[in-house]
Amino acid sequence: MRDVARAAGVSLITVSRAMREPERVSGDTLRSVEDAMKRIGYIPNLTARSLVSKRGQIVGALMPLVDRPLFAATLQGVSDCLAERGYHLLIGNTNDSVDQEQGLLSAFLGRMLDGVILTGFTHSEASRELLRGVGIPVVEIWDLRENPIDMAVGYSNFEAARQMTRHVEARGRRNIASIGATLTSADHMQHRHAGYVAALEEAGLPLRSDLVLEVPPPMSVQKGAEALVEILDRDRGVDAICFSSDLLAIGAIFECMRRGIAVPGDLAITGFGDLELAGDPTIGLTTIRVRGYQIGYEAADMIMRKLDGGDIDNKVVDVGFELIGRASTG
Amino acid sequence: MRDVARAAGVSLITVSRAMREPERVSGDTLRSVEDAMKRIGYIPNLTARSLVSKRGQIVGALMPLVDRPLFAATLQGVSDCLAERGYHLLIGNTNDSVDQEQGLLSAFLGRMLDGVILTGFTHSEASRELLRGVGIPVVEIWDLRENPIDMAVGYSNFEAARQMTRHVEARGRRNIASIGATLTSADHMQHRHAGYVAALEEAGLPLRSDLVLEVPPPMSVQKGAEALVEILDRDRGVDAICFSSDLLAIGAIFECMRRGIAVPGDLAITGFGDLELAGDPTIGLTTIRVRGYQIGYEAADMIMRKLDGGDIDNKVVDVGFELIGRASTG
DNA sequence: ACTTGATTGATACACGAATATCATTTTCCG
DNA sequence: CGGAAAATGATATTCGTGTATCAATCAAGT
Repeated sequence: MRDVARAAGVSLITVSRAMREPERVSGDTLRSVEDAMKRIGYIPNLTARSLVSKRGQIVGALMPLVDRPLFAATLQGVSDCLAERGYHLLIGNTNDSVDQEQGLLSAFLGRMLDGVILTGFTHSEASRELLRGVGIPVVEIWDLRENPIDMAVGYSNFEAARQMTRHVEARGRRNIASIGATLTSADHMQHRHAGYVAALEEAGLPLRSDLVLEVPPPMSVQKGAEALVEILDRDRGVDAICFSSDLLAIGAIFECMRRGIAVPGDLAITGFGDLELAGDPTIGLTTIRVRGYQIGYEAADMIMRKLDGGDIDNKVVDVGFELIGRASTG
Repeated sequence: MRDVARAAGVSLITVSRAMREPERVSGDTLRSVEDAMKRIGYIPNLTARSLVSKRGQIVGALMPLVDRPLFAATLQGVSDCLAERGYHLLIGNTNDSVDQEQGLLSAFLGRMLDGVILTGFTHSEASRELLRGVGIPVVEIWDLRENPIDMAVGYSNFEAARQMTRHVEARGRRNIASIGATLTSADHMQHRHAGYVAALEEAGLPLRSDLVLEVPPPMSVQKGAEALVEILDRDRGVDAICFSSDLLAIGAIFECMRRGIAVPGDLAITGFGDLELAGDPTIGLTTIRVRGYQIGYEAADMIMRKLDGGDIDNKVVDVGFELIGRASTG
């Protein structure tokens, strides 16, 4: 800044004012200061600014990055929203570990974050306390719960699974299997499982543990094919399978083609995520569409609004999901 | 820090030493300081540290995020490598615009970045100068060129396209179409196109402009199906199509199934990227496998090594690619 | 000429931590 | 017990910017 002042032939304080309160300097000096900045290639030191303002102009996003195509869309949404406001995005990979999340979190907070986006609702108590303590906006995304740390954006995995199960049940299926990742560990997956269970109950169908199959991540078409074989081995009478991921479902559909199993004639198949591929006529997969981009954008926007002092009317935003019925369920 | 000192009953300078030169304080005081930190929940202010050290402990990555599944893997690689070293990752979305890239870059530099990862080789001259000026490690990734700003990691798009074209040519194809995104605009695509042209020439085949089709991004299976129809409309004698993306290729394969076109009997099809789906027996797509994760990890690692003062022997690292021959080319 | 207001400048301090210098206290060893 | 070494403390300065206070200059209006 001193160099800029020298180059523009003004005092240091004038340079500062030209940037922070341009209405207080005359048009001429403003121009000459801006000119000088360009000439000497001045880049304001955001670190020093942050130190004074206690605002980093940064939002941190913590997510398990790996093999979740929808997270890319979410990141894009976050990034787009922040870019509009000149905020920067710090990302951290939690690897689904609360410990790593906590470590990253405290390191991030040392950078004077203005807001945090967390994926999921599973956090260590220390993290929760930390976040409450610093008092910055926090948004938990993807899964939706009752008592967020601060705010939340997502959809109900419970409802999604429930409706999907009812969807196939309404088409006369009685032996409905559920295949997916870590149905009993990760919390959002537990929710989905609960939705499946609830739907069976509503329909008066028994919950059969032999029709529930867990697949270790990462998801893949190959595992879908294998899981199909496995579940049919257990009971050839299965007439519907709800997969927790489109990839698995597509793999299963391919396996059905190879084995001459008619879809949906012999077997109804559903996925989750609505990959673009799922809409292809050859696949025609009934699935749940989730708006990953919107979740990210909305989450970032809520942080921005809160930073502007606006009161957030809805601290929990349900962006919903869409059940896309296609050929695979008839 | 003052609070920690008070809580531990030591002086401020001792706290500082406990963190920066632990060997200079006795075991007892070290423990009591660490204890005090935990008790009062002290989080070191990285911003203030950066201001003194002129090191942000941050690496910035600039990439066009949208709809490029491989970039997620790259980000993961970068993130993993940085996490091992306690560095943080700042990401910026350039939207393929050099102007946006430049803006983000100078803002990032204001945070005292320790290194930058840029996607592609198309940058504004101002950006180049800026980066040379600050003298931090810079890695350009994905595409490989002769004169990087500093360092580069990637593979040769030229070679990939050339080998793929030769691959189908070697299987007796003579009317080889090339379908892809912005073949003539984005620089890495120009490279691929040049590889295709070179291969045709080597094989003594004519370059027919009616067999080169550009598809506007984003890529999708649907556009692949449409492009297939379009190219066959132009010439029913086409016996091979090289797509610039697996998604397009898969869409084309599906369209062939629907139209009763035998693959590879009537038509050989190739993709790019090796999505897991491409390996499914029903699809069996010949494609190019690129190691996105490795590119990211390697790029971050080069930055780390350079920051450690290590001399980088190879400033340009070719991680190569792999031509995966499958059923779609016989 | 005098008041008023706009513009600019000089100076000092703050943000939170790193570090250099010098001083003091404690510990250890022969 | 003396002296060296280790441990700890006090103080001041620095990083680059923001901001408060007070002073100085200048232009315009009456």
